[in-house]
Amino acid sequence: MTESRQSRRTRDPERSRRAILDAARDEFVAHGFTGGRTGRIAEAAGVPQGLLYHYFDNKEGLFDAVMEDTLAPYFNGMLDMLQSAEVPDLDLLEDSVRRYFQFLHDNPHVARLLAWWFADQAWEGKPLTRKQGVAEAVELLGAARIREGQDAGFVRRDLDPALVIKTFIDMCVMWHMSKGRHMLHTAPGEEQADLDARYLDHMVDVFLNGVVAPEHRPR
Amino acid sequence: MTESRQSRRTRDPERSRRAILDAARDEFVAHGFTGGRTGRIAEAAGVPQGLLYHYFDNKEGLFDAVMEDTLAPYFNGMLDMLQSAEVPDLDLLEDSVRRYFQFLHDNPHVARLLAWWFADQAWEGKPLTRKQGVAEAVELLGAARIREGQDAGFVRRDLDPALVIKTFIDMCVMWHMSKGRHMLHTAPGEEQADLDARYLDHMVDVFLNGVVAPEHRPR
Amino acid sequence: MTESRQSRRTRDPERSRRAILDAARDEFVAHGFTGGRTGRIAEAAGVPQGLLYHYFDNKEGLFDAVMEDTLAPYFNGMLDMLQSAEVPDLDLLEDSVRRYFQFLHDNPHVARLLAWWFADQAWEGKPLTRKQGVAEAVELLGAARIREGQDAGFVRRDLDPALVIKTFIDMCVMWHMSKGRHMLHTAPGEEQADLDARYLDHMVDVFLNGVVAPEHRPR
Amino acid sequence: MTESRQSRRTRDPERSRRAILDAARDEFVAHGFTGGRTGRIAEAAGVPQGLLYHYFDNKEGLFDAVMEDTLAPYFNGMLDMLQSAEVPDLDLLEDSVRRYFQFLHDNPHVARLLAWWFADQAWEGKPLTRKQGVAEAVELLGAARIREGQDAGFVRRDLDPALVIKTFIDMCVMWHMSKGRHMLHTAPGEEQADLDARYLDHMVDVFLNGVVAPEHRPR
DNA sequence: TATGAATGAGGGTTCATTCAT
DNA sequence: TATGAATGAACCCTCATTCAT
Repeated sequence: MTESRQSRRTRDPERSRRAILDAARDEFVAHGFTGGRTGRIAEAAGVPQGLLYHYFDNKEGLFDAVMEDTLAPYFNGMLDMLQSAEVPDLDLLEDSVRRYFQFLHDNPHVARLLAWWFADQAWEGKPLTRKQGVAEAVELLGAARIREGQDAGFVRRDLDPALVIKTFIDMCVMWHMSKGRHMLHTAPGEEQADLDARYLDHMVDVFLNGVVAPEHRPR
Repeated sequence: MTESRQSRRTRDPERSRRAILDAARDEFVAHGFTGGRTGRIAEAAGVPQGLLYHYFDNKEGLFDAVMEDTLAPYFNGMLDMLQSAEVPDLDLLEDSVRRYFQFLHDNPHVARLLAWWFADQAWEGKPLTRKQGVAEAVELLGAARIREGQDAGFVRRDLDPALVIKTFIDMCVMWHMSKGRHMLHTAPGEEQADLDARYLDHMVDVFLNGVVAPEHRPR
Repeated sequence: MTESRQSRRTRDPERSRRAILDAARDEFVAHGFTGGRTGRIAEAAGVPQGLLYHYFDNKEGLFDAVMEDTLAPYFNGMLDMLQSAEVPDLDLLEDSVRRYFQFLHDNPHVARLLAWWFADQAWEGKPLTRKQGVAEAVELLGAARIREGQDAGFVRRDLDPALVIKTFIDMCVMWHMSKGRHMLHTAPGEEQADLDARYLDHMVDVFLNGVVAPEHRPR
Repeated sequence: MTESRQSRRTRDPERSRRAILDAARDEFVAHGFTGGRTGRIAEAAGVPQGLLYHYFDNKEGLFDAVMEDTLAPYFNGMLDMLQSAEVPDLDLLEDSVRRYFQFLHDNPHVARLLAWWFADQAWEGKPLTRKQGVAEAVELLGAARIREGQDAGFVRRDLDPALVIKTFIDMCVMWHMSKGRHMLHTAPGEEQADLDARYLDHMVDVFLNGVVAPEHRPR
């Protein structure tokens, strides 16, 4: 009798925190920061509203935590990927693009969080995450890898490495942000799944042809 | 501008409607639909809040009107541009990209409205504007133009015209959505103004090299 | 061309006033004074909102006008009825009850206006209409007629004539206010039309048996 | 009463709920559903407006709760009364009428809530309370009791028991709805208190004479 | 007389946050 | 740590009424 009422959701701080964070991610992904409701988060997490404020300062603190929690693996994964390959070559470049595209494909909430960030926070100059350094590291490392490609001769030397990186990242992100739904609403009469693959091939093709040194071009 | 907050209660419905629409555009551009406040809109427009509901059904109706009012010239301009040139050639293609980029540059609120749409409405399947037909017409006409380019031989025949269109549109939109602030936060130590120009050159270069038939490539 | 735009709803004050009054009656009957909307009234009447205030002081003035306009024939009809019969007798008494019941049956909005008045205005001590005198005249005349009946010997002498009047009026009004729908929700499985008739017979029976002198009782 | 506006922010949910419900009852009794203001309710209850929505879905939910809370004892009391007397006789019938009249006299808000219901909700077909069953039970039991009276011989056999019940209920309710203020505005020059008593006597007299079998008539 | 734009005071309701328990 | 009642500032919208035309 003494523990029956207690045992339902008994003291498990870590589980509570995790549940809140997961619920918050779903909420913010679906509605953005402004549209996100703490009430819905608490309900989805199965905790009382007040508990949110034990683990996080306020709605904004919770949002930031979600961003970090969600984007950290994203950046870390890229860092790993960029560091893994010793000698950069053409295949690695293509492979990088494809793996990046695949990552967004497998983590659709990442793309949508980025969309919210572009619309809302980026304009106010708010950094993407509090550990901004990681994001910058990725970019610097990526640019460095491109520069190695230029040194090796298979990437055009007249291009700014940072912009090369940006070019393919933008195309991948944009595709997943618009969910295959071209801004100008096409409906090519094929499966959505195939469309993703077809777009990826198209994009890689155009990108490589645009970026690779003439003598190394695929076609 | 000196007479803006003037003698209200003087009859000028058109001016009122315009003022509301302009104020609403600024508000929704800055805060999105959910974050937009009708109170701020009314204040900025210099009209009582109740008047909004004389001209529009509700907040959503006002938002839709703003979208239409803002995007109509955008689409119409593109239609004109696509129709104007009689014989498509390489220069026209490059010119189109540059003009499109320039348009977004000159109308930054368009890019940001698109950003909100990507984050919020697009996911719910809401069409970009109520006159969806215009948007589709642009896309179809654009694709048709690319196809003419393929027939003329200067655009690669193995590419899907619709995806070619999407490729450069995405790059232009993405740049202006992120306001030059690469998602991965680069700061190349130069003026923002120059950065735009430099990115445009880079993008056009990569795009054309990727898309144009080998024998017509710029370099 | 000069009269085409004019002729639609050209100057016809009386028609406008009438249209407003009719629309207002429907509105107030359906929603009461507080729930009645001037906007709906104007719309139903086919006139702009502002015009209401040319014919009436304000919402309350319009409501009062409706009450008067609706209840005047009601009271005048009763006055006529009470004055018409020269010598009161038992049949006249029964006939009066039946005609009163019938009147409410034929004018359902009267019963509902009374319902609103009971709930809302009566409690605040507001008179039923501005020409309160007519209502009082009806009552006095009715009571006088009952007194004549007492003198003639067919109405019990120990009853207060005013209460006798009230007794049957209340029963008639209550029936039509509750629209046959007993307060305690019965559903006798018969036609609503028949129910009215059956109730009337019942009521008249009980009323006469209760009020008429023993030697004149119908059964 | 001295402690009513006290230390709020002290935990007592039951008291809060009760205070809201009581304040709401007064408000709705005085102004009906449409005219009732949640702001006034909150103020009278001594709670912030937002708290109403912690305990009730919305204004309508609060109204329904008030109806139920107010009418439940009304119906339950009648049920008890009808069940209590084992053998029905003439005195019991008269007693029932008098007790019902007295109940409405002692609970004036019940009569006025009924008045609002007649004017507003009944017409839209809305049930009197959510526990409609109780109301129907009262009616069925009442009719059953009258039927017993018919079997016992002291109630006229030619009358429909359900209508007999309705007859006296209507007279009681109507009197209290119009608060002794006859629809036709009588003012017999006596105290209001006495008037109630005198009307009750009159009504019981007429009713019994009308309903009771000839050989059992009081006079 | 007729019109409908303009006004501003609330109306019901939501919501992030605090706090006693 | 956990709970959910309590708080109050907005928020969107409605509505009776006024007034320039």
